[in-house]
Amino acid sequence: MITKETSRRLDPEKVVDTALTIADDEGPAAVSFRKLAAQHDVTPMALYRHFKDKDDLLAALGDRLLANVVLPEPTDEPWDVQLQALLGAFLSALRAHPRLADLTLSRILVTESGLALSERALGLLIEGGFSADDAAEVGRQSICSLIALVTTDPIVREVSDPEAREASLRRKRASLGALSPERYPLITSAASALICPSSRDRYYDLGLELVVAGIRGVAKS
Amino acid sequence: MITKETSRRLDPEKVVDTALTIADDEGPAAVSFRKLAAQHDVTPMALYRHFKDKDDLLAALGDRLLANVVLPEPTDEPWDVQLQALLGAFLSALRAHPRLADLTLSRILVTESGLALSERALGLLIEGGFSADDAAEVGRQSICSLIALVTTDPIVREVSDPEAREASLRRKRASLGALSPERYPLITSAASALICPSSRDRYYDLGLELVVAGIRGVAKS
DNA sequence: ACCTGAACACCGTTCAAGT
DNA sequence: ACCTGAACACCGTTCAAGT
Repeated sequence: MITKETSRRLDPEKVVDTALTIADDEGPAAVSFRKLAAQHDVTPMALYRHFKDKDDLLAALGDRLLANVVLPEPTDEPWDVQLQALLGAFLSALRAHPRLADLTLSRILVTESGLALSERALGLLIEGGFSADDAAEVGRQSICSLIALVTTDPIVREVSDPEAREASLRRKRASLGALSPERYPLITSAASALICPSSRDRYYDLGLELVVAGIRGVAKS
Repeated sequence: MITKETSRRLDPEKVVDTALTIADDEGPAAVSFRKLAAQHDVTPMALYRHFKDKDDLLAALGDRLLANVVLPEPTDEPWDVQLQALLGAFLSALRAHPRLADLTLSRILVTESGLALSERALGLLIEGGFSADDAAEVGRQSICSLIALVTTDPIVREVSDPEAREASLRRKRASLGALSPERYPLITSAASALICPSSRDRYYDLGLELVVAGIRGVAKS
C-alpha cells in the first residue's frame, strides 16, 4: 500500500502534461527529452523506457488533442448541417492547442475518439450521396483543411512576445504600404485584411463554412 | 575580366540550389548551415554573410517555389473557372516541391510572383461578388488549403525509402484491419481509400475542386 | 523493470580575428 | 567585404552498466 504511489518514479502521463505546456508555449520543436528530463529530475535516457523516440512522444500529444473532441449527438437535421457541427467539434479541440494541430492528422485513424469522429463523418458523407471511397477522400481532405486553418491562424503564428508581434505587424504594413497602388490596386486596398483578419471568430467561422460549402458543392455535382 | 568569375567565392544562389535539393530529398529540417558549408568548401559561418539566419535561407526556398508559378492568361470565362485555373497554377508549382510547400505562405505577399498571383485572385473574387476584405480572407484560406493539400499528400508524406514505405503501409493496413467491423463498419469498408488515395491526380483534382466549390458556395449565400 | 553515465554525431549562432 | 576558428549552448540517440 505504501509502495504503490512510489512504484513508478516517472509517470509518463505527467511527462506528456509538461510536454503539452511546453509545446503550447514554444511549439512542438521546443519540447526536448533533455528539458523534460530535467523538469522531472531524471536522466534524459529514463524517458526512453516510456517513449520509443521523440515522434512517439509527439504522437501522445496528438492523442491528447483528439481525446478532447466532444462529438455532438446525432440529430434529425440534414447531413450537411450535422457534418458542420461534427467538424466544428474537431475544430474546437484543435483551437485549444493551435500549435499542435497537425500532430493529430496521423493519429485520427489510431485513437479511439479519432476513429469515432471518422466513422460519424463517413456516415454523414455517405448520407450526402458520396460513395464510401469518395467519402474517405473528402473526409480526409476536410480534416486537413481544418488543421491547416488552425496551424496558419494569423494571430497564433505571430511570435508570442507582444512587442515582437507588434514589430512584425508594422513590418508587414510597411511592406504592403510600399507597394505601387497602380500595379497592385486590390492588394493595397485590402492590405489590412490581408495582414490580419478582422475577427478571430469570423476567421474560423468562414473557414469551416468554406470546407462544408465545398463538400456540399462537390456532392451535388 | 579574369577576376570577375572568382570575385565571389560563395554564390548564394548556388547555396540555395543545394539547399533545395537537400530539402526535396530529406525535408527542410535536414538542411543545415554546416552541411551546406561543407558542400561548398567553406566554413559554416561564411553563410551568415549571405543569409541572416536559417529562416532567411528557408524563405529563399519559398521564393524559388513561388517564382515557378506560371499565371494563366485572363480569359472570357466566368470568374470561378478562371479562379480554378489560377489556383491550379499555384498548386502545380507546389507539387514540384511537395515538402517545401508551406514555405511559400509567408512569402506570397512579399515575392513579385506571389503578389501578382494575389492581385489576380482578389480581382476574380471581387468579380464573384466578394467585398475586398472578404476576398482577402477567402483568398488566404484557399491558399492555405492548397498548401495543406500538398503538405499532407499521403504518398509524399511516407518515407522516401520504398521498403520502409511498404512496411508503414502494411502497419496501417494491419491497424485498420484489426478494427471491429461492427463498431466501425464504414471505416473498415473504406479502409484502403483511407490509407492511400487511389490516384494521385484524382487526389489533387478533388482537392482543388473542393476549394473552388467552397468559394462558390460561400459567394452565393 | 527502470534508471544512470558517458559518449557519438549532430545542430544554430556569437564573437573576435584574419585578409 | 568576405571568410575563418574557436567556442557556447543546445539537440536525439546508442550502448553498457547499475539496482
